[in-house]
Amino acid sequence: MGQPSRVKPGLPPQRERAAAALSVRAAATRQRILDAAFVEFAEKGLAGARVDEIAARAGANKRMLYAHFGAKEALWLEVLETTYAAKRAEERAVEVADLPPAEAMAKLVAFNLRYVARHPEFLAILHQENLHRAAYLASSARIPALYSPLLESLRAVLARGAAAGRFRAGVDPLQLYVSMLGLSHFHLANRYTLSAIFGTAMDSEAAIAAREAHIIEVVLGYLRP
Amino acid sequence: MGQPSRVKPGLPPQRERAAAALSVRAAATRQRILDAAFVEFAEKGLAGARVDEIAARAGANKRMLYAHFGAKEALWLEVLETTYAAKRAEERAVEVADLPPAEAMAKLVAFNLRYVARHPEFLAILHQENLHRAAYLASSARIPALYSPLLESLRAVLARGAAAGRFRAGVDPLQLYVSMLGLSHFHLANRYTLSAIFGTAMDSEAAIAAREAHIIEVVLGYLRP
DNA sequence: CCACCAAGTAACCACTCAGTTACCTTGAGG
DNA sequence: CCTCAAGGTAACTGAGTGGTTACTTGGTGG
Repeated sequence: MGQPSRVKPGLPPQRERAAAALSVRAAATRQRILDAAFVEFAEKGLAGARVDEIAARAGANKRMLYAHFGAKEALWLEVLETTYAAKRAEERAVEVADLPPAEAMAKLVAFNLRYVARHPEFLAILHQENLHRAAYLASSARIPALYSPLLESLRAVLARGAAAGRFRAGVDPLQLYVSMLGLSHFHLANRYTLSAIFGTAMDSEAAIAAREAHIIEVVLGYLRP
Repeated sequence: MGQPSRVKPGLPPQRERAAAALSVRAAATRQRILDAAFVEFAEKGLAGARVDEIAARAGANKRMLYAHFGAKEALWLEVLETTYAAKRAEERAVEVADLPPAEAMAKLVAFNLRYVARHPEFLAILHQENLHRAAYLASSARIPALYSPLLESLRAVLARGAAAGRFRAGVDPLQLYVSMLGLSHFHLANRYTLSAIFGTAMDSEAAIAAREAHIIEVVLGYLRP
């Protein structure tokens, strides 16, 4: 009961067509609810988000929200999975195998920075989930097994660079990966408190470009043999 | 009305003594409420925290909470200010003027990492406040003007290191400061999602020590001329 | 030992919010 | 044009939830 309508196997063919036709509308509503939830959750967190507000933003109704997702927390999980999946999808498009090691590394570093600059809501979702001690992530069937493609690229680039004598040897890829994320996330994750204290906007294009140049320098500077 | 009792000027001396004596108990209750609020807010965020729960944790009563702080949000502001003030107080105790540049830099880097390792709640409070776009921080009379002592130390150490030819020249202290914070905050701020994805605990002493060694290497490696 | 009053308690109130229910709309098949 | 089911609406419910009020307790000066 309360399941989102799907085309069920064994329906007579006319019925099936009818159901499929209707579910286009339903799928659109579902997507609008998901998008609205993403915005609302990113803005106010799980506890601060209001289900009525999500439905209103989606131009939909609470009834439909519950028909599709069943509970606020299930909706959160769906948003979380979608958010991670979206990032991984973009990561897969980053191609560095053909670049010289230093350029490849710069590209990997810049990708993370630019990604969170384009999607600052990603940071809010991520922090919320850590506040919940990753309870929803842990209960996800889709996410945990999937590993970041970026980490794999990084591993390969480090090996290539070390072999060519351009990078120092013995760098732990996971440590460096975490460092790259830290370098590119922090100033945006904390842009409001940083601005309040230092008085400079952190999310202007100029600030992001300066940050990008700096963190590439840090990573490449560190990697020198 | 509803103000915390303070010794008011112009009271007869006996009254004053009586009021002061009573306010020791009151001050203790106030402190317990503040401590409980810190824990509750760090654990659940502003929206997720429950006023009843804070009062219960404090072994106090909601009435007293409202007598001392007036509103949930005022209590949040108080917690926020206290949290920042506590970090700054520890920062002031970090003395690096007598150390050679590289050691001084390592000490500054390690301080941040060890501070958040000792006080992971600090990260939760910080992220919450960024979720609120630093609205409470901006309304604080105590915080924004105060600047991190660490940034000043960093500036001095960079200058010394560059003058001695041990560090590269032209490093922006604020960029490097933000980088140091990012390097030391990220793995703890996101320890739950990182653990869920990579399967390794991020807050064991071993993991923290490994992280410490790595980020010192990154910063000093970068700073080589 | 009494009067006083700050500190503390518990019951309460107005309102919010996740989740439900009863009802309406639309559109395709017969 | 009638039926039927999925999609959609709006009013409702009950468990909280921030904030208040009426009352009790206990230490202190007189």
